[in-house]
Amino acid sequence: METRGQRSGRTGRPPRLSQEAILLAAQRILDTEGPERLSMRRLAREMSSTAMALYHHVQDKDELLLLLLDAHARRYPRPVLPSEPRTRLLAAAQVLHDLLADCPWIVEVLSFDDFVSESALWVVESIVDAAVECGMPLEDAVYAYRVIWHYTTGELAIRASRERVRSRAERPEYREHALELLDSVDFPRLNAVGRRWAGLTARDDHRKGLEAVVAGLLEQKTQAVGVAADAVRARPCC
Amino acid sequence: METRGQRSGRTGRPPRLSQEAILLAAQRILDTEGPERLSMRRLAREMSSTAMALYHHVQDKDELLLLLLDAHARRYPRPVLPSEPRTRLLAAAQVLHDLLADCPWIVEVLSFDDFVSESALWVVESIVDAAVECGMPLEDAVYAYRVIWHYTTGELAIRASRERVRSRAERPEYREHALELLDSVDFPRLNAVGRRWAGLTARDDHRKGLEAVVAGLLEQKTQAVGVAADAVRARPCC
DNA sequence: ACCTGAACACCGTTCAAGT
DNA sequence: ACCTGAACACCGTTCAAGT
Repeated sequence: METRGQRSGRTGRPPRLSQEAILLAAQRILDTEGPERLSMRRLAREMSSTAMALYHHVQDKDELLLLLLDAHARRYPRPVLPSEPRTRLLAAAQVLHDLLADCPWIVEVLSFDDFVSESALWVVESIVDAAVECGMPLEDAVYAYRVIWHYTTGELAIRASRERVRSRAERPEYREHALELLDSVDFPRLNAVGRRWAGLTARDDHRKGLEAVVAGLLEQKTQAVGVAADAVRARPCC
Repeated sequence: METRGQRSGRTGRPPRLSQEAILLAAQRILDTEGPERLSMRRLAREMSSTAMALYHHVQDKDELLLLLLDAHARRYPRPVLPSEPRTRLLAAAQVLHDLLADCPWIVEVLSFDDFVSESALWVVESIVDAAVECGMPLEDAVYAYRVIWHYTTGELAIRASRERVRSRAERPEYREHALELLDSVDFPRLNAVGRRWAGLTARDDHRKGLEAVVAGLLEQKTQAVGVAADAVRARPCC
C-alpha cells in the first residue's frame, strides 16, 4: 500500500514509472481519445517511455484494464440502498449498471459470470443479498444476479459497440434504407414501426427494462416455491 | 444473383476468388481455429491469395463478418412457432438466442439495437408480433424486443469472452482464490456461496432467464394498461 | 476486372542488453 | 530493479502497378 520507491534503500535509480502513474495516464487517454486508442505503445508514448517499461508494473494489457476498472470502482461513491428488499434489489442492479456505464469498454475484457473487480464486489453482494431477502434460496439469488448481469452487460456492450461504429464512420443511410425496403407482407410489424425504429431503440430505457427483469425474477420465485411445496408434499422426505 | 464469371464475356481471366468461396473459407477457419484467428491475411493465405484480393469481393472485414452471419441465418431452419402469443414470444426469443449461439463472435461487430442481418429479420418480426399479440402497443413491443435483445446479447458476449479467455490461457486458480479471501463480514452472501459460485455460473440457464424476462415484460404491460386506463379516465380525450 | 507486392500505420509481447 | 532497442509475429487497409 506504500507508494513504491519511497521506502526502498538507495539501490538503483528511482523508478520513473509507477502503477499509479500508469493508470492515471491510461485514464487520460481513455477520456480524451477513447478506448480504441489505448494501447501499450500509445500509453508508453504518453509517458515518454517504452512499451516494455510498462510490463514491469502490470502483467499484461488485460491486467491494466482490470486495474482501471478497479480504480474506477474504488472512486465510485457507495450509495445507501433502500432497506425494503425488492426496492433494494432494483436499486443495487441500477448501481451495477451505472458503475459500469462509465467504462463500457471493460465489457470486452471481462470473462465472467465471475464478478467484476474486487472494489465492486459489494454491488454483487448487495444484489445477491437483496434477492435472498426477497425470499429466494441462495442458489436462485445467484441465478438472479446472473440474469441481471447478462442484461446489464448486453446493454453496455451494445452501447460500446454503437459508439465504436459512430466514431469509426458515419454511415447513417445504410440501416435506414434497410427499413424502407421491408416487405409489408413478410414483415407487417417492422413495417409498421418503420422509421420510428431508430428513435425507439436509441432511448435509454435501462431502468424500465431492469424493472421488468426484476419483476420477472421475483414472479418466477413465487411459482418455484409453489412447485417446490408440491414436490415436498408428493415425496415427504428422503 | 448469378455466380459471377458465368455470364460475363471473355474479357480478362476468370476470377479465382468469389464471395461465396471466400465465405466458405472464412467459415472453415472459424470452425477449425476459432474467431480470433480469422483475419484478412489468414483468410487470404487459406485461399492461396493475397489479403488485397479479398477487397475486390467484400468492402471490409466488418462486411465479411456480417455476410457470414447472414449466410448462417439463411441456413438456419425456420421453426414453426406456437400460436399462443405468450408461448410464441418465448419461443421466438429462444430462436434468436439459438441462432446467434452458433456465432457469438458476431456480437463484437453488431452495432445494434439495429436488427441482426436481413436473413434473421423474421425472428425480430416474430418477437415484435408476438409481443403485440400479447396485448402490447407497438412501441412497447419494440421495447420488449430490445430488453430481450440486450439479455441475449449479454449472455452471448459473456460466453464468447469466456471462451476467449479459456483458449488464451488456463488460469483457473486466480478467481477461485479470490473467493476464498472474501471477508465473511462484508460479504456474507458471497461467502456462503463460496466455491459453488463457479459451478452455479457455468450452468446454461438461458431459457429460464428468458422466461423471467418475458414474464416481467408482460407483467409490466398489465400494470401499464392499468395506468393508461386511469390516465384515460382522468383526461377523457384530446 | 481481377490480382499482386510493397508500404503505411499500427498491435501485444519477448528477449538480451544496458545502468 | 528498472528501463531500452530491436525483434517477432502479427493486424486492417491503401496505393500503384501488373495482366
